[in-house]
Amino acid sequence: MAVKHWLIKSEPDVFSIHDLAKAKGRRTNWEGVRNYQARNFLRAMRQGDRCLFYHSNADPPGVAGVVEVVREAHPDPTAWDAKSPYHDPKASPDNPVWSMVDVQLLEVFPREVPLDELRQVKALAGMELLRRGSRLSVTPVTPAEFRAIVKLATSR
DNA sequence: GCCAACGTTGGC
DNA sequence: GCCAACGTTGGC
Repeated sequence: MAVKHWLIKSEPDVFSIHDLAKAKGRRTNWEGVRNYQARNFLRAMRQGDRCLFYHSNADPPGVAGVVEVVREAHPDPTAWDAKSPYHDPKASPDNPVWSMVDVQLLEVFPREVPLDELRQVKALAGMELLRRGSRLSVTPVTPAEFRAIVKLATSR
């Protein structure tokens, strides 16, 4: 099965790609996804898939690097942790509801590719991220889109 | 801080 | 099942 590509969002004030670079093993649980469509994309991820790491709610927002899926979807225990900001009263160990994957840092781009620059690239015109009103924190990315963004990050 | 877009909730 | 109210996301 071919490697698939995705884009995952994180607010750098909460967890940035630089936090991931400092994390043990440069890996982390991608916890806190609380949207069913995004969760289903997480569940479709396979070991070895590549994800663009996007900084949302940042100045400027943009793509900061690439991570690899190192563990496929498993229950997200923050869902039934009453002290977690991601707590969901519907969830329990018997009924986890929410999933997370584990990701490992592959590359911090030599420069972040800002959102306004992505919008100017024809090859990216169909990207989910660029759709008006798009809020999904996990989205699929085509191989061509993935390549185009890596190229933007490593040129200029 | 504003607000458009979208998802979820809950009354009916 | 409809839909109004409400909450959240995230760019600006």
